[in-house]
Amino acid sequence: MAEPRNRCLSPQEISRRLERHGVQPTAQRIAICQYVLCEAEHPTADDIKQWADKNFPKMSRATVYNTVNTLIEAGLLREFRFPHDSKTVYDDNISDHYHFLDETTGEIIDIDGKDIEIKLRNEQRFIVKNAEVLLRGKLVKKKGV
Amino acid sequence: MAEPRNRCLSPQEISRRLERHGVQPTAQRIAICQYVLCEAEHPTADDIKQWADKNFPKMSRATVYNTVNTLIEAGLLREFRFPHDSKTVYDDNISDHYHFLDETTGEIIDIDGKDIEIKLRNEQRFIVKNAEVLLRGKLVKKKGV
DNA sequence: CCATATTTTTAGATTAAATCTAATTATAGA
DNA sequence: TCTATAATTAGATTTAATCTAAAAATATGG
Repeated sequence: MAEPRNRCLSPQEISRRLERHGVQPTAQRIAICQYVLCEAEHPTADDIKQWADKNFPKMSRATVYNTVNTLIEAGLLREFRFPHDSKTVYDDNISDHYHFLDETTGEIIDIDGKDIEIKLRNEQRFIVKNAEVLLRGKLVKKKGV
Repeated sequence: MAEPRNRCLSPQEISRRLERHGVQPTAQRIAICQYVLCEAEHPTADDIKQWADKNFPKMSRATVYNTVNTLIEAGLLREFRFPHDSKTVYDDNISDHYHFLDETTGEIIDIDGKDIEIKLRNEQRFIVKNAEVLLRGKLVKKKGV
């Protein structure tokens, strides 16, 4: 539904990418990357576990958490927690960006950092290092092609 | 440390305020309001419980949650969950506003809705109903008086 | 290739925040 | 006062995530 990023990596490509980031490319990690870097859109740990249960011989819940945290440390993944849900979601979009929540479907869509401008008025007290933004509303259906 | 809002309400004033919002003014609720509406700044449920343990004969943890949720339903309180912490915080500022997190102290400061302008570019897909913003950074020390 | 050190994975226990349950207590209204 | 309704309570439960320590896999050095 959303536009693909670096989607569609072969296990070999994933493996090299992990190595370049100093992460041992184990079978479990490659499988999880297949999902979080290629297939999924803002998955939760539970989403990953369910995917693994279908697509991997046997994987512990702890491995899911170990792996996403390793990927985060390696700079391959980011985690977000939003006010409307208690589950952490993982995002392979590691560039500066914000989020839009479609309130009818619950879908979260990335918004490029360049596409949002935040202006702070009447405030000399703050040195702002970064901003986290969640816009909420409805998604407009595109017409035609 | 932060500037007071409607701080300093007597038990009678709190009681009337609860009644006006269709909430039975019980001893527990009045006590909790004393704290969340008058004394505290973005308290967590745990903060409320700890305060109650010092200032109220005996209060169950369930009552803390029951009460804040009742106050939220009644429109007297809002809840916020931020990405940097897993605890829900409660805020008696029910007007449109955003937040600033002082990363050195962990303090959260309200920013009036009018003081932030959010501009969305290159995006025709979204009908934005509301925005949640958390700015992070450092608080500048005010000089002199 | 082998021996061994290091790293990863695992099942199950644990933690932490919040909610639920069902019994007790308080309150409101006739 | 009597009775219905609402609120409070202790403790159990749920949920997301982490921790533990044993087992399995992998890397390294000769």
